[in-house]
Amino acid sequence: MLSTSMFAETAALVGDPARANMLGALMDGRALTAKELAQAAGITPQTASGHLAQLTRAGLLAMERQGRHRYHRLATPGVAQMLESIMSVAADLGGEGEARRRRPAVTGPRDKALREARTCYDHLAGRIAVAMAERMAEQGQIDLSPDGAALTEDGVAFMQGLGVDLEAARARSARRGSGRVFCRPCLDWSERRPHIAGAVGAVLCETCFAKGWLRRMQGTRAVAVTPAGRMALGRAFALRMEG
Amino acid sequence: MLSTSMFAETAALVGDPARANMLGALMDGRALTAKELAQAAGITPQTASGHLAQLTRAGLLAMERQGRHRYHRLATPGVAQMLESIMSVAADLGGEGEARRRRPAVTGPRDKALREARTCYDHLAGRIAVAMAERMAEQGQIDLSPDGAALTEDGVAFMQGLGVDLEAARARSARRGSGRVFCRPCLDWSERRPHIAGAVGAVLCETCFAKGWLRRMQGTRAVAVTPAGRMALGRAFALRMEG
DNA sequence: AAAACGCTTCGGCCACGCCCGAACCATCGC
DNA sequence: GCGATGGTTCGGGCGTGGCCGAAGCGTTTT
Repeated sequence: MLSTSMFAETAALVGDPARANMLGALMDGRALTAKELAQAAGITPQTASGHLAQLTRAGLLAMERQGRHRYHRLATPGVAQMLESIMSVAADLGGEGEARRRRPAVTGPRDKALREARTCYDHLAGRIAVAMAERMAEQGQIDLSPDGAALTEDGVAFMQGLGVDLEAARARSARRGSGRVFCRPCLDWSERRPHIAGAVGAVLCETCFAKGWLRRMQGTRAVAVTPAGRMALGRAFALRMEG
Repeated sequence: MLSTSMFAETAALVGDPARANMLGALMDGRALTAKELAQAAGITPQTASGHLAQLTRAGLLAMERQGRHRYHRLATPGVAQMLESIMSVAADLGGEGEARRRRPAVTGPRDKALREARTCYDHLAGRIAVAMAERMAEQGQIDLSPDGAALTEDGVAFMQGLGVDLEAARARSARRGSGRVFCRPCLDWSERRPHIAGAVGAVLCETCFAKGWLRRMQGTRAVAVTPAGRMALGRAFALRMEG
């Protein structure tokens, strides 16, 4: 019977030390690359690749391609809860104090400016872009589900209030059948959380440049926030700006 | 670091098919013998013994000796919850419908009378004894924790109202320093749930015989409920009697 | 006392699965 | 186009751990 076999199999997947370490590293909800997970588990990338394939095939992890990177994250909140309960029991049993430091695993480039704000293809990324997306999600203006994001009514109004030409975005996404969706989430390689991409992301980005809120820093994809942007974006998105 | 190792180890313990089956068989809270668990897992008793030793040493299971039997049960509610969450995830993943029939695993002697009511050493056992204990627990008259039960104030009054001589019990438990506790839970081999043992259990049993509520059936340890007992016990413990 | 039963320990067999080296695609930067 | 980097696939080595037969211990039963 599948029942018992899937039960044992699921636990066995978590039971391997290497996989357990990888899952633990993902427990904060971020998405990590195979290499980073390999490092977290103390194994070589090719071994990690095998483990990740198993975990993904079993449905414990979800994977999203992004350029030459592949970001892995826990597939569902239920998985996180299961890991949580296992950790809880494990803590009770053997090792007294546990659960504490889940080291954030040094990640991404050290370039401060890049981490703060940059372009990602045609849209914005970095801490500020992620903060903008999360703020909109909190306000119920956007739905950031992993496959396919969508503006709500409030979100449309908010964007228009900012001066973003959503009609242009709509037209752009309608132009070609393939390759251009209206609004989608994009995984940030420094923050490991989604920001806004797709036609909406592109137009939002253009608006920020057009209004003089952001300015490209030459020779890099980093982006600087202008004094005007500090005011406008800070107010609209309740952003905390970099010193 | 212990943190991660205990985490993986705990999951690995659940991850073995044989152990997973045994744990699953214990998920309803009953306590089973090694042989029954071996049968449930489809392995030989000696193999099961090894697994049970691991699970017990790790603290996932608790074991209580009783004569030549050893009853194994989940150590804590937390363990049950962990298994629950794993089953939940496993159900979501592979096998569509799961969780259903957890077959009660044919167990114990088939003798109907014995299962209904009998003596266990010097106290009562069987469905009726378990029902009595559980009723008292529900009413807050007794605490049935696995190691060491205790009557509450309400329980003392209730027992005395039944005509049970608790002073005699107290004296008996005081007589010898070792071997005779005032009140303790005893695992029932047919119901697999605790009933009342210790001096209190013994005196309660004697009272039932003295009052003519119960009668020993000759040549066996089975016990019959008399018409008088049907009335008295039925009312006091809200018992549903056997046809 | 002897036999039956429950359970455990010991010893050896066997295989599953983890791991890495090497080679092979895909994507990005120049 | 080229190298560099991230990632996967393939092959074989190797150890850990499950499994059972046989023997031993403790308890219960007759």
